[in-house]
Amino acid sequence: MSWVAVYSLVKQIPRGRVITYGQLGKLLKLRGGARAAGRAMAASPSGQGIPWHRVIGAGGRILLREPHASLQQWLLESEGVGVLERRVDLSKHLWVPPGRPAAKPRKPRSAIRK
DNA sequence: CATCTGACGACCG
DNA sequence: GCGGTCGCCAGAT
Repeated sequence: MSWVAVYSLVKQIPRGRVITYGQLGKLLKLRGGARAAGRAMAASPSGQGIPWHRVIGAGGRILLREPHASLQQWLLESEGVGVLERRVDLSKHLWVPPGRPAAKPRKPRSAIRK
């Protein structure tokens, strides 16, 4: 599986908006669903303008571990996305590709994961 | 070839 | 809100 499509879509996310792994998996019809999206991002090449910090977990949760989580949070806040308790408000910042049915956000269990 | 390991997420009690 | 299970699957060991 090639992750190019994933990176290409992520690059289209405008400033101040985010997308979830689940959405990426579904929109691109990746075989492993959200997990596949996660793998793609984990292998994402750096220094190529890919706004990886705009990809978060279901419910708007930041799933990365330190120190990356802090960096991601900082990057998001620096572009106007409020992050509270490792979580962003999807109803305000969720990005849906043009011409696609809006996804309905689910409630996350909690903000901070182990 | 057999296992393990995740930048996941939906469900269940 | 919390903890646990299960489906998924590409690489690494």
